[in-house]
Amino acid sequence: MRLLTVYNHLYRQYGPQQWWPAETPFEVMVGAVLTQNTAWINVERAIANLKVADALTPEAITAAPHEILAEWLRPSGYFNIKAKRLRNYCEWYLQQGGFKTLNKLDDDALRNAVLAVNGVGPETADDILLYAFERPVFVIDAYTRRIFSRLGLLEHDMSYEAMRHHFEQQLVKEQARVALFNEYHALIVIHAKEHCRVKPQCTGCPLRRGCVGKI
DNA sequence: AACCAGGAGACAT
DNA sequence: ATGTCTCATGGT
Repeated sequence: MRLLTVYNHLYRQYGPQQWWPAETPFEVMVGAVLTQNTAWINVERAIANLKVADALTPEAITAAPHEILAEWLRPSGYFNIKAKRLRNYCEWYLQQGGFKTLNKLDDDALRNAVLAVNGVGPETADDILLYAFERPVFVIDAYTRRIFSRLGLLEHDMSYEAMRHHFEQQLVKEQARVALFNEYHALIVIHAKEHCRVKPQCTGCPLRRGCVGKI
């Protein structure tokens, strides 16, 4: 089975997902940091706190004392670490000149720059590249690793970079790669959440029985 | 009431 | 390069 075939199965099953769930590119970046190993519903609460405090800007976040920022982020868990990580990212973001300046970099330069921020690992960086800067990078998360290794299309222990390159090369000649990668990752997440979470045995799974059961 | 959720860094091996 | 520990809230 090819990766595009899996995509078509998922798209027929769930339809377009309208990702990333955010109003602005900066909100995408904040969400990408806060959703590290965390349920999205809890990230929404933290982002709501920032909005109520009128603090969903890099200026307001860097200006806030650690205790205040951590309190806003509390619902998303790991709030002390995430306060540091979000501050690191916002300080770097402002130093670099914000979206417009960063957007002039080519894909590789931008990815390396974002990845160099302490607190931003490969998945968070690729969320930001794909959903905020609309660059053609394929996001690999725990669901992707689990589903595609269960399908026998990839090795479960493959490195992040190896798996990302595999997806990007298999889909290298497709049109509108940004839109495709955007939708594909969203569909993987929605499949894992709405189908296999409700039915752990995955009976009638559109891909394969037991496709995302915990390893 | 244990288990998990759209990971990453520090540190040891 | 690869493995282990830590970080923490809220839903099931």
